[in-house]
Amino acid sequence: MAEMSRADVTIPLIAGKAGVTPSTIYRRWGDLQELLADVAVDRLRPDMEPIDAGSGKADLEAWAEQYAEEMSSGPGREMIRDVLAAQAGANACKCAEFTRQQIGVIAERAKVRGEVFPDVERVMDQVVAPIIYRILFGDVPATRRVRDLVARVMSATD
Amino acid sequence: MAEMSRADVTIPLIAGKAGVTPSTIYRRWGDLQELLADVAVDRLRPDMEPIDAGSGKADLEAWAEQYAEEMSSGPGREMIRDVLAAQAGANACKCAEFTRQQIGVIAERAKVRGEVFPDVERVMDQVVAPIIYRILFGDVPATRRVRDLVARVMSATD
DNA sequence: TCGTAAAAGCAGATTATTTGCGTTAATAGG
DNA sequence: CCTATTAACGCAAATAATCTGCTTTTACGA
Repeated sequence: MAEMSRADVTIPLIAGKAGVTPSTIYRRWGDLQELLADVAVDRLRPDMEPIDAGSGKADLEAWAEQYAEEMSSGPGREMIRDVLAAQAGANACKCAEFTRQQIGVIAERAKVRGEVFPDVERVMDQVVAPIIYRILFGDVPATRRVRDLVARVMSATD
Repeated sequence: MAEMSRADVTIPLIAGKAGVTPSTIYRRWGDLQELLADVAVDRLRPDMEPIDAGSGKADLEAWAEQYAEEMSSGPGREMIRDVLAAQAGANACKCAEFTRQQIGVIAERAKVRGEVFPDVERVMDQVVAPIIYRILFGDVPATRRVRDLVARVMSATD
């Protein structure tokens, strides 16, 4: 179901699978894109904390690589697109917030360890944003590239 | 026309304005999203070279601020969304290529002046990606933030 | 000028969307 | 426990969008 082509999935079809009338869905969501966005946000919600790899840099590297992997996969791309295609901006906002929280956990852990760790917003700008931008605009971000992004943000001093 | 809510614009409506039959449009583009994506790409094509402000940093700053302004406006957001919502990834790819070229011009100019200037891909990662990410995922990127992004990428030494 | 192929119009069939109305399910107050 | 109220749902008819087969027009090279 989640892996069908977006051109083939329709509200009557979903209604059929869900055992409800199409009008129910139309009334609750208005159109297909809002529904898909809601579903995608749910699936994008992190189900666990970032793995503790011993140091802030290792944590961030591990997290970023897995994140890039998941988001650049077929289903991952679809979910991001679904979230962005909806009119309501709240869904997209939520997704960014999920990510912020995950990085926040890593940052907090680093702080407890007494390490220096960049500001969460800076990580959003220098690691998350490039990964997502390249996924959305055509590139497949290589593991190597992700590692470089992390190295760069971790070595910044200003 | 370009400023109508996406929920209200339909293919029969466009066909009417264009003086053609809906079936003509259905055959050429398949669905509304592909059509909107094509239109958006056309409107996103830069119509001039980045302004020469005297130095690489000034050039990039001026360009980035204008870019952020345009893209975060209502119509700008719509166009980006239209490009990303289409199935065909080629449109999104083209947009990133436009941006790359504009930055390439700035970089080339700086090189001719004998200045040091960061790699185009690095500017994409550290300036363009954060701007677009924040526009897409809810934030309105302030001028101040854009200036910081540029300052950061221009001061990077590695 | 003619022949060919691609594109456009047209109209009917199909499918999706909207809407009004009656019914059911959930819940709060007696 | 019962009932009133409200929100959600099902149903079905009306409307609108989408798809398709076929015909006609247009563009272009022989």
